[in-house]
Amino acid sequence: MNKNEISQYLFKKRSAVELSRWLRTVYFPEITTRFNNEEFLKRFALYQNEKIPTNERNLTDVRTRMGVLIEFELARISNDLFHESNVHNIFLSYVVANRFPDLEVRDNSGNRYLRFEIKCLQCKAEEKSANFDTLKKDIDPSSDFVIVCLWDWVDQKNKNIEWDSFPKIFKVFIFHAYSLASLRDTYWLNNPPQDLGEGYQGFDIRYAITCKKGIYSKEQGNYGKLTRIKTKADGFNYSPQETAELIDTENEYNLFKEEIIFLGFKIIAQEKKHLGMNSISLKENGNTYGFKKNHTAFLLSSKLNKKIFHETSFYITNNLTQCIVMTDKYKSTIYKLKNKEIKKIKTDIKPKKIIDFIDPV
DNA sequence: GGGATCGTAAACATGTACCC
DNA sequence: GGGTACATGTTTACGATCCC
Repeated sequence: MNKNEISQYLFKKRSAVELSRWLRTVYFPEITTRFNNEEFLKRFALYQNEKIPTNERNLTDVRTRMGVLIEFELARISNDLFHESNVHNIFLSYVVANRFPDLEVRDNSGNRYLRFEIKCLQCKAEEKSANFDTLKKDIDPSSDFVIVCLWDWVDQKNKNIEWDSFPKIFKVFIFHAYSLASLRDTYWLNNPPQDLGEGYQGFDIRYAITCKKGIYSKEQGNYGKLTRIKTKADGFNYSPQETAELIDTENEYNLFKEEIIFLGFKIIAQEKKHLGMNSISLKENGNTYGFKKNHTAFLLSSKLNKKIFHETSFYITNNLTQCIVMTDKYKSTIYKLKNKEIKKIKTDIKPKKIIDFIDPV
């Protein structure tokens, strides 16, 4: 990344699609690499058996706080990078009011160029529902991008810094904000609740408005939840205009949704208390649908073509005695093979409670 | 899919003690 | 009673889930 390149892109002298691709393949990968460096990570890491909350309520708070800190550090790294590249008339500024977006590229005169809304999601969170609810009227198609960072804690020792675990950014996804909002609104407007009554679902000047039995109310905070923007197979009655930015964003969205659900599943399966890091991938046609170690397997239901966990042949072929099958929100069902019969041991339980019902690996 | 929750960070509103 | 300085209570908004 050189001075010329940074100026060209950050001063938005390129099309939205070019910008999207550059942010995705050049700019954010560089920032992420720098973030995932021990000198940075040591400021976030957990040391000397420190514990963070495990109960749902406070776990969420930690995630919220991590989101703010990661956002701040990404901006800081970015500003360092500009300096290194000898770019002094451009910087990322923090938007301190609670409004869209989070970060804005400015020059020393205060002129505004690219704008970033940063969303940080912990992969193994049971429901990834950070929401992007900025209305289209507040989004500038030429400059606004939604940046989604997937992160999680990694239990891995380091020879220089004696931490127990550190937060790693696994992947960053870049969305053209206006296109993401178009996809969101098309899906939402085409899927109103069943009990609208005589009313409609739509927007007022500030919010999404929904309706129940003819009574209007401000939408409850589900609008724009990132993993509910759309499902891959959705056909729209009224499609958004298929611009190059929209197609780019839709592709990125499908990748994002698949990746974060799978990464969260992988992290849970490979936790120390479950299979551990050195488990074996279970694949079909090069597509990983689960992990196994010794006689235990973890399977991601949405990756399976058929319900192999009901078939004794699957257990015999893979030398398994138990399978933990997870939904996209990681609700789990445990099956065990006993006397050539498959029995459902426990169903619909949270990942952290699984351990009580599975045999030691 | 719809709804509820809670930490954080305020802004705004009301209550109370005290001094003059 | 009026003014003032705190103290306490209420409401609002955001963000990120979690629950049913």
